[in-house]
Amino acid sequence: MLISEGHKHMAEVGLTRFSAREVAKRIGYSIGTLYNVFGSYDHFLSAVNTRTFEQWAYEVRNALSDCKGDRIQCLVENYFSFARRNRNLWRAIYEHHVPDDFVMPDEQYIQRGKLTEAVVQEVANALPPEKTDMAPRLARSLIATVHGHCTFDLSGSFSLMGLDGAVEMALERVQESLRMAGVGAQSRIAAETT
Amino acid sequence: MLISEGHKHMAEVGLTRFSAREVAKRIGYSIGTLYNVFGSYDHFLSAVNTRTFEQWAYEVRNALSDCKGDRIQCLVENYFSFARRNRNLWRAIYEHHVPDDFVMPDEQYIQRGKLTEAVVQEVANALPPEKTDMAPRLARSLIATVHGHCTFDLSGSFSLMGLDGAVEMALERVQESLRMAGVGAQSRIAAETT
DNA sequence: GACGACAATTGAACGCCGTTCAAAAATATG
DNA sequence: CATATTTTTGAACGGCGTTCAATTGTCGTC
Repeated sequence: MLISEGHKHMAEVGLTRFSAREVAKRIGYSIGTLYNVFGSYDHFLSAVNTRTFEQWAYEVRNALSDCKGDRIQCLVENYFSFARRNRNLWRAIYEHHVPDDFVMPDEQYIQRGKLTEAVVQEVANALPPEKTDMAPRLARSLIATVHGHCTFDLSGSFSLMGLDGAVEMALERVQESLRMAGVGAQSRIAAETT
Repeated sequence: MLISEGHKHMAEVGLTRFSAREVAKRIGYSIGTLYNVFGSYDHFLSAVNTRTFEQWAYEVRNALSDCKGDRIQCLVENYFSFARRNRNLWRAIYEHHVPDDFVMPDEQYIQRGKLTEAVVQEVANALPPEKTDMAPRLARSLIATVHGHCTFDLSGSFSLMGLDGAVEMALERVQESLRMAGVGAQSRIAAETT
């Protein structure tokens, strides 16, 4: 209830304008109740952001089920698509920094890793068999690559510089790295779907 | 004076805890004066962040003058080095979002582009002559790649996953893309310094 | 049903912050 | 020196995270 409404409010106003009071008020509770339930603003925000990760992981799974071509391409496109459609939510998950002594509940930690797991799996599938053990590391590095492009896309940095095609650029970079790792991504995936 | 002290305060406390009042107080002015000079908190923050870009561009130039080997590598290493040593400042420049109707003064806009210009120049120098026109686009894409790795490095995402070597991963991705673009980066630069 | 113990909720108060603006102080001009 | 203009002040406003004494609600026991 509180998390659900918090998630909605975050989607509307973003991190800077987010207000725990407003969330409590919207569902007919007082601000004190919210503190009883979550203990702190940071814990509340963390729960709201974990909700975003859940939604995202769900959408990634769907994108992969619906994927008719290159699965890595589907992943890259979904990364951008999700961020663009959920700009405030997406930013909040990367911009909310918890205090150093913050302890995240295990379920949240697990939930937040689901997206990465899915990507690791896809990268492992794309790699030649003798290179599968580099999948975890490479997958995370490629996520970082796409993330950087996505960040600049959303902030308008690319369009300020007169550049289109953030998705295409990210995909090029990803494909270049995969090719250097021995992946003939297109032909390999095509063979699997035939 | 105000920008200088604001910059220092930002370095100490980061964006979330930043206070214009505190800055004014530290140099013996009142909060009203700050509003007279800058007009708004966002304008003040923008000026503070532009200062960070200046400092960074200055450090990049120094890193390039001092560079004895692969200049692209020096750029990547400096990106991380700067961010790690100036964590609060670095985050602020990417996390402070101005309102949509915000108009940035021209000098700030120019100053913020200097870092990118330097990178574009280095990428253009590294590329084969017939591919120089792709330098602006590729350079910006590679900056995004490094930026993504740097973001995850600073947030602890990589170390949470048990991964070391964020700089090395970023550099690998950059070098893979440059190689695919026809750059034998190492041999080309070595030939120039011989 | 009455009572007591415990749990859940309330919302005012606190201190902090961005923003505003009338009053005061400082500076410039003739 | 007197007046006009500019600069600075800082209290007030409303909003926010946090706290906690008071109130309300729930449950178990007799």
